[in-house]
Amino acid sequence: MSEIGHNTGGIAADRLRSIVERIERLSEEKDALATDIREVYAEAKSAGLDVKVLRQLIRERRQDAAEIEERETLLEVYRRALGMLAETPLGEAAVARETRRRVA
Amino acid sequence: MSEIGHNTGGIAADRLRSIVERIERLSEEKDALATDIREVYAEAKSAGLDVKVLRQLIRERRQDAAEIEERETLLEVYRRALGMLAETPLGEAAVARETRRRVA
Amino acid sequence: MSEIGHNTGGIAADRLRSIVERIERLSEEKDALATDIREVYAEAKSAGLDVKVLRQLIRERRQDAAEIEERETLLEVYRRALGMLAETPLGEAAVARETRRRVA
Amino acid sequence: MSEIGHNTGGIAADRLRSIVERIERLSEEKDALATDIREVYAEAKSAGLDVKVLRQLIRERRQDAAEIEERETLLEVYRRALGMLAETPLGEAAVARETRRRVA
DNA sequence: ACTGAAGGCTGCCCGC
DNA sequence: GCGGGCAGCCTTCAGT
Repeated sequence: MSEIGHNTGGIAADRLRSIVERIERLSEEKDALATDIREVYAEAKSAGLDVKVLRQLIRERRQDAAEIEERETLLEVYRRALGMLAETPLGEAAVARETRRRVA
Repeated sequence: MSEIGHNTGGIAADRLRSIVERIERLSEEKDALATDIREVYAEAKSAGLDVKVLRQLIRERRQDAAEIEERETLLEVYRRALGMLAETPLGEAAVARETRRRVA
Repeated sequence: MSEIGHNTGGIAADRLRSIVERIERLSEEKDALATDIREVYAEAKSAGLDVKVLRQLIRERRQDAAEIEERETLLEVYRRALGMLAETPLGEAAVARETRRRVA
Repeated sequence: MSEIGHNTGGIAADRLRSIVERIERLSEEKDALATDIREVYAEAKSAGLDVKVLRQLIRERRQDAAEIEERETLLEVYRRALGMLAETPLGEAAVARETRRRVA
């Protein structure tokens, strides 16, 4: 309490100020991007696209991407579980087989 | 149908592709910013700040800004409701008086 | 599964029926009220009132009420953030002072 | 302007007051019902029901009801189109036949 | 009929 | 892991 500058619960006011400003700055950029996205959708609409379907499409693509990501992660887990085996041709074959099984 | 390139409901595939890519690109940037914001909050937390209160503070500041905006809009509505009256010196004085009252 | 009556995912059909009926009953009443409100606006309009301004007025009054509520909540958040301080006479004075400042 | 009481754009303040109060009263009741509905959904949830599916069910039932309503209206249109014919036994038979055809 | 806003629903993120 | 809280999306309705 006797230090130079105000403080807030033991936090220097400058630190707080910095944090608030950074958050607000980032939020503004985020909002600007949201606006941009909305504008692209508007453009799509005036080009005759069905916005609802378009959103669905984007959602599905995002989902697909996430699943690929997921598969990659899983594959890595298996690789580690199999140990160095995965580094050999035989091990790779085993991993590939397992992957096919999971996908099917 | 005999044009070059596929089309989808009369929309050129290239046009659709462009739109999808732009949306996805913008969304990625938006998500990145969301991540950044989360990180700043995490930093704030580990600096000893009460994140809930911090969020409240940010919300409040944003709200205040929005309210100023709102007041402007509101004033315009009232001005229109007062009709041409607002176009006269007397009317302007009335509007100005009302504005002061509301702001105080 | 061997109990009397059908069931749906472990839920007694009667229970489900009761829930659905209650929701539908309440929804009907809600819709009826929406209709009543619309009628009052119509009456206001044919009495020469500017409906747009009237809606704005109602919104404003609601907003004001909500803000008072909000302030109470906010105060509570701050109080908690101040911790046990608020439980002491000095702390209470500080909270009261802050409240006066915010309201003014 | 020289009447007793204030006025607002030629509308008696009492009239305005009455309208505002009625709207606010009705809105409160409407909000209360919305809360009740939310509570029933909450109850359904804690009874193990899938709220999303439940909402879908309610929506479908509402839709069905609207379609029956629609059919009734349509039937009435046909009746009128058939004129007094509908008042005779032969006409009723024709209407009944038409109705069966539509439902099938 | 279209547009723009208001309210309700859904999916996500945080805290427990 | 879950349940509550919050932001974004969708739907509906008033207005033009």
